[in-house]
Amino acid sequence: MASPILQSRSYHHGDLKQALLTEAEALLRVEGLQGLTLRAVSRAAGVTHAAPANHFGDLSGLLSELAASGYRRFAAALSAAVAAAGEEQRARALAMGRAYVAFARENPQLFLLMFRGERLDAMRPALRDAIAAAREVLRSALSGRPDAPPASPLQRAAEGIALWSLVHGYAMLMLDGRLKGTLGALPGPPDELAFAEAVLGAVRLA
Amino acid sequence: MASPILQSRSYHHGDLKQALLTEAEALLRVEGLQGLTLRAVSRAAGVTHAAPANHFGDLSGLLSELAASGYRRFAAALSAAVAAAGEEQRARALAMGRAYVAFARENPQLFLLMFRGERLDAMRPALRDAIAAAREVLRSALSGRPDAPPASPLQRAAEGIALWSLVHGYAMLMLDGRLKGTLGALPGPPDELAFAEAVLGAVRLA
DNA sequence: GCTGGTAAGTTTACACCGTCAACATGAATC
DNA sequence: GATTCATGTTGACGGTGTAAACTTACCAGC
Repeated sequence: MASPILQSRSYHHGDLKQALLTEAEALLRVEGLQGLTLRAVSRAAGVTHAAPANHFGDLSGLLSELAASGYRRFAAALSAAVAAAGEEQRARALAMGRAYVAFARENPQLFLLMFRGERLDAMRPALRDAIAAAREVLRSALSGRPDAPPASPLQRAAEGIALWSLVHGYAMLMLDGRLKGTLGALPGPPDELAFAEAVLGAVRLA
Repeated sequence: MASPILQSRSYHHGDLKQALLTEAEALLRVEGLQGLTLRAVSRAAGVTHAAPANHFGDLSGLLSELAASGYRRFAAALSAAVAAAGEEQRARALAMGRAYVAFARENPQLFLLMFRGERLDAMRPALRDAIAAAREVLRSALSGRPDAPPASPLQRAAEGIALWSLVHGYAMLMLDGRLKGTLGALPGPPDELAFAEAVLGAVRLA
């Protein structure tokens, strides 16, 4: 039961799994998903290239755990923003949208990985749970409009997905550099977060 | 000046560039971006693995030409849908949104490639031109609301980007399988195109 | 306090990839 | 008819993920 943190130079690392995830995220941030390879992560952690297999199985396992950690922080950020926004429904949705775009902007590569389904193993419990939790935060932030008459299930679902699509699409276009032209042509020019404010404010539910 | 189509078994292929693009798209459709490698495309075209370099330089060159061809068809599809929608502004925007989602659904891997900036060479003239043309189709379909008082440039830009974000986000979430849970819980359940109708209809500009 | 089992890391090997340089081919031009 | 040059081939290189066999060292049970 000796603290595994203290034994840094033994054959067994002690906390290699977490160390690999930390190095992986640093690598992802600096080099992008392209540079995030099992061998590069292993090198950064000072371990041989086959060591990660013990903890993650294969590359998609490591990427999935990394994405899961991203989803947990993502859900926490959204949740905090919504909680700080009070009770009014539109204020909550706007706060969620702001936090959504801000997270994507501060963690661009991680955000892209989180929505790169083909590189992830959706069956990994850690990822599955983290996605479900984040989805629940979204659902609660975007749900009901108590001011409106009770709508059909289809209508309610469509409104929630519309708001999610709006913020998600904005984040994806932003990360892909598709807004640069539009932003550059505006007086200011506003930055991507300020413009997000205007974009979110331009929409109302029918 | 002999027709290069007829000479199929010579040392020089005749129209290898187009043949490679055709095989690349088939490979992309069937195997996804993961399976779209220079060597796989070369094998499919019956040519050695270094031949594509003559026509595309490197892999990102081939992917960029493929994406450019996608953008040309995308712009044509959007343009046709908008033209068929008449003059009313909201009808045009709805038609564009429908066509946008329909294209993504019918060409999922190609659509994803088109918005996978890190794999493309944005400086390739063919790609640069195709993107600019598609962007112009979008702009003209989403521009002005002649019924409303003249808005500020910021307001006009925000409205256009909001509509683009909405349809793009819906397409991305759909392709990533993120709508399955919501759709499955609805009575019907509606398919992704029918639900897109409801989602687009749920939104108004402020 | 030894000993056997096992989790964790290493080593080696393999197939595949993109890219490059050197070469072969053959069509087009002068 | 000779030459030039675009096009395709060959072979090599370093990188990648994965699997199997091996080594190490911790831990549990006696």
